[in-house]
Amino acid sequence: MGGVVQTDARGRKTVLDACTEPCAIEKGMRMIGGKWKGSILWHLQDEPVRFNDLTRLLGGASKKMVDQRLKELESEGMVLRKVINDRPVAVTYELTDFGRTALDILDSLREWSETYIE
Amino acid sequence: MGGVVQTDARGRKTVLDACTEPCAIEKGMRMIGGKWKGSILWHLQDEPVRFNDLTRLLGGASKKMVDQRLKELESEGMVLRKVINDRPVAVTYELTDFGRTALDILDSLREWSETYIE
DNA sequence: CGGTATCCTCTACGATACTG
DNA sequence: CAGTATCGTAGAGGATACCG
Repeated sequence: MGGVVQTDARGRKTVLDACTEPCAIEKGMRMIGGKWKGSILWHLQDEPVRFNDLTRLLGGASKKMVDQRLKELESEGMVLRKVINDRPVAVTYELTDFGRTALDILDSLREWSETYIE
Repeated sequence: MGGVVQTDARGRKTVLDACTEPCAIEKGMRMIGGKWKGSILWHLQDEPVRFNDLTRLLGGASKKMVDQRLKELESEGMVLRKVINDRPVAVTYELTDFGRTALDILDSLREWSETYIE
């Protein structure tokens, strides 16, 4: 955070260093930000949801997008994919314990958004 | 949230409605998500920061990006631009009261990120 | 049902150079 | 110092069709 601030003889400040690594905010945004990731986590909070249901819940996301985001979330360990039936094929997605740790943030965001946006 | 869930005679569930409007999470993400917006707000929390200093603080963002995000944030009423000197030109950016309302979320995100990421 | 595959568009983002 | 202008690329994301 922040960087080193130098003040010269005339009281002018200069920032010498910066966060060269992406700071925590950016890293966090890459995990749960992006176009659909937060919403997906949010919609999984109560119970496992099937792929097509999730797509509908997101209202307007293409299967491709949902699929991609789910795979990301799965590889990040936030979401768990379960095949619950073979014939016909049925799959659900649910939050892992780690995935649940993000819910507080998402809920703050939701509340903030509902309060201030529009 | 969620949509209407219908359960048929065999106990199978179908989601009938969805959030057709982008849900609050998505709207919120569009306000403070995106590649640099959260970080910019975060870096302005203590005091006004000058344009070039902010660019350095973000560590790797191009002037163009910083400029674009700042204009967005300004038009959204989250950031205030102040010309503090004419010759040489000096400009600072600071948070508005509204901008400050987002800091809690960003701080949760930062904390979460520092706890779980890497 | 739960995806893939293909194609296409659009814009986000970066690099560089320039200006008042 | 605080931007603008210009150009270029990668990939994000959508539409549609198809598959096991």
